[in-house]
Amino acid sequence: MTPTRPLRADAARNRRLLLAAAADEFAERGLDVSVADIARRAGLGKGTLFRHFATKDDLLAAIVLDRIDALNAVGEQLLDAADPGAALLEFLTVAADQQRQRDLSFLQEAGELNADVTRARERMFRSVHKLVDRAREHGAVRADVTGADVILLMCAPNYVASYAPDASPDLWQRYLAIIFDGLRPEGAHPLPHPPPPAL
Amino acid sequence: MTPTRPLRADAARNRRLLLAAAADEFAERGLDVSVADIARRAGLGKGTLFRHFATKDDLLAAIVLDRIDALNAVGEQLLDAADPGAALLEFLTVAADQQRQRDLSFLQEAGELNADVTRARERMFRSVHKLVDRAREHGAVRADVTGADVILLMCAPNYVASYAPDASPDLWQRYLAIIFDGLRPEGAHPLPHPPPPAL
DNA sequence: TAGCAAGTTGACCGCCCGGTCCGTTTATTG
DNA sequence: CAATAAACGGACCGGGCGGTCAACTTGCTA
Repeated sequence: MTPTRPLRADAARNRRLLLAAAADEFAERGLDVSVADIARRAGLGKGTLFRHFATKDDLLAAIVLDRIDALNAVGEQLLDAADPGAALLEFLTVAADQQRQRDLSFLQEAGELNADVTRARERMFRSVHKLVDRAREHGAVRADVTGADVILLMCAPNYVASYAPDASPDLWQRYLAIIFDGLRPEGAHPLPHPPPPAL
Repeated sequence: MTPTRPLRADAARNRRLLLAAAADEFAERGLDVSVADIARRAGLGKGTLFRHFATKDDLLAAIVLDRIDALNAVGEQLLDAADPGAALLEFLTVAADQQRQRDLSFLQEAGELNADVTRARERMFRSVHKLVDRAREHGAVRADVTGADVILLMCAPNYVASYAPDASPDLWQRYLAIIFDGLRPEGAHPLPHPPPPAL
């Protein structure tokens, strides 16, 4: 089914160059950068980019897929951690740190049409659900918070910090801490709205 | 300086139509909708739109200016409220409710080049600082949180809720409650990063 | 080292966007 | 009601985008 003759040496190198250039460009200037700019940053022609990735969305999907898989690996490892509360916080820290982008919406947008990304995302979401369940049973997060809540809140620290004009690149840590405090059972006030359907 | 002959009746009506159509279109489909779509929704020609607003950004700025001024009015009124903690929560509720948009980034983007918006935003930010200071002195928010923090967190509930696929339009209330719990002094853990420079 | 498939490239295409312009319509007013 | 300035509308323009292609170059292999 997949004969997949191995890539020629230069082609493999160029593919890595393109992925790196695209990741940088997306991170620095948002999802609206042109493919021409990405190719230029990689030192390659636009045609080469389209030989490796049929579409701009495919390129984005390839990047996102890597990130999601890496994040999922961390999540699954943390399922065995001794302290479930600390494990969840660690997971959210890694998630925010690794995806230091101006616009994290790609999680949603890139999966829109790519089945691989959708599958990886669902796998990762399952890990989050488990992490949250464990933390809740352990009394580390409030009883009325679900995995879906945490998934939605996951990108918020980066989003919030991205609007501070002249801020340290680590400012997201502050907002992750505030939001995580909001997830703790101590001093929790009842929530005015039911959780969203599971993701 | 401003002779400003009053608008013709139809022109005034069309201006309102355009603002309403643009607000709806921006809210439903994001900032990237074309001016042609906005004009069509208003039942008018594209040329008419540009007669009232020299640029697409000017149209956005007009909408944003209205919202910011309205929000600021609420904020200033709440400065006299009996319970400073409840006042801050009420302000954040109004802010999130009134600006139920998929992308709130316009706060930053629209002010980028329009002096009126910048001024109105700064006025509104001052109100937030006062609300937060009062709430802090009253023990309703933790001591290590600043007005700038709250300004940045203000848009988060909408942002977070907007990524839930089939959710109630009021889901933001849930995340506002969680985040606000994170701002309370009870059970607060020390923050790992200093606050951003004041806005 | 010769031959060739794999890979590269940038000019090119069609599309859609924000913005302009001018012939036409219409509210106002004396 | 006539005259006029204000307002309207849509064909049109330049530009930048994602994506294609055919001529050219290059790594692999026998």
